[in-house]
Amino acid sequence: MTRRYHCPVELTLDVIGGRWKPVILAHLKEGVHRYGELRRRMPGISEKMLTQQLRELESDGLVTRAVFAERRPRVEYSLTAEGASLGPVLQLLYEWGERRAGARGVAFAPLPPETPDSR
Amino acid sequence: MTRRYHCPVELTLDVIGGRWKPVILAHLKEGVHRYGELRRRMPGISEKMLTQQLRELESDGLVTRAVFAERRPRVEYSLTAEGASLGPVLQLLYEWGERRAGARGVAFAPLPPETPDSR
DNA sequence: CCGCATCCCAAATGATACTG
DNA sequence: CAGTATCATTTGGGATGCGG
Repeated sequence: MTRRYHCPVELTLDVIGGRWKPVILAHLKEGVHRYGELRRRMPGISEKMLTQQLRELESDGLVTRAVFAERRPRVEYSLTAEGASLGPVLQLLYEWGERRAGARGVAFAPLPPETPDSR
Repeated sequence: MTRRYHCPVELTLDVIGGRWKPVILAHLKEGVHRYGELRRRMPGISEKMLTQQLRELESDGLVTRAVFAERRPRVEYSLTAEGASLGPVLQLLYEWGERRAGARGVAFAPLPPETPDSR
């Protein structure tokens, strides 16, 4: 990832680029989320990609991973301060998509129903 | 591109995602640019990718392509109104990259020198 | 529940040479 | 100048199965 950048936008994209990272960050922006919770909110992503992208975000200092090895094990993800500094960007990406969807009559697919043991 | 979106951010990324589109848009945001001008400002991109990305941006309604078949042929690219509506997003992507670069001591590579006939 | 490992395919991107 | 065409490579992403 040590590429040569000619423009700051390139650097930003190297960190948050890709099909999923901004979506993940946009969800975490709303608060702490467990792994399974993120998966349900992103029905299109595979487990492999979700794990992989989360780890990259972690190693880039944008996300914190907290493991709780209790009787009901869970892992919680949240934004670091640097991750949170992306808030305005994510907000605009969200709003721009909303407006474009509205202008073109695009609807968003609903999330799958909650399962009893999802919590 | 008719995918099912679960979150507005996904739609936005479908339009401006990828390694180069935001960089291209960030340059056009500063004003009209010719093809060769863009190429010089993005030394990392191949001609094929530049052409391809510009055409996609055009067909997504973000960019205008104007051909001048004069004795010194040229093609000028500029933002449409919808493309210009991405201004704030691009601005933030730029600024975030700048701040991260500053915080980590990353420098940006200089552009290649001007050649006499580049204009 | 939250992953990791492996294999495999498709899409994205790149290098290079050539053209109107 | 502003691209095409072609080929090669890299990366993204999915499916499946196993493990702590």
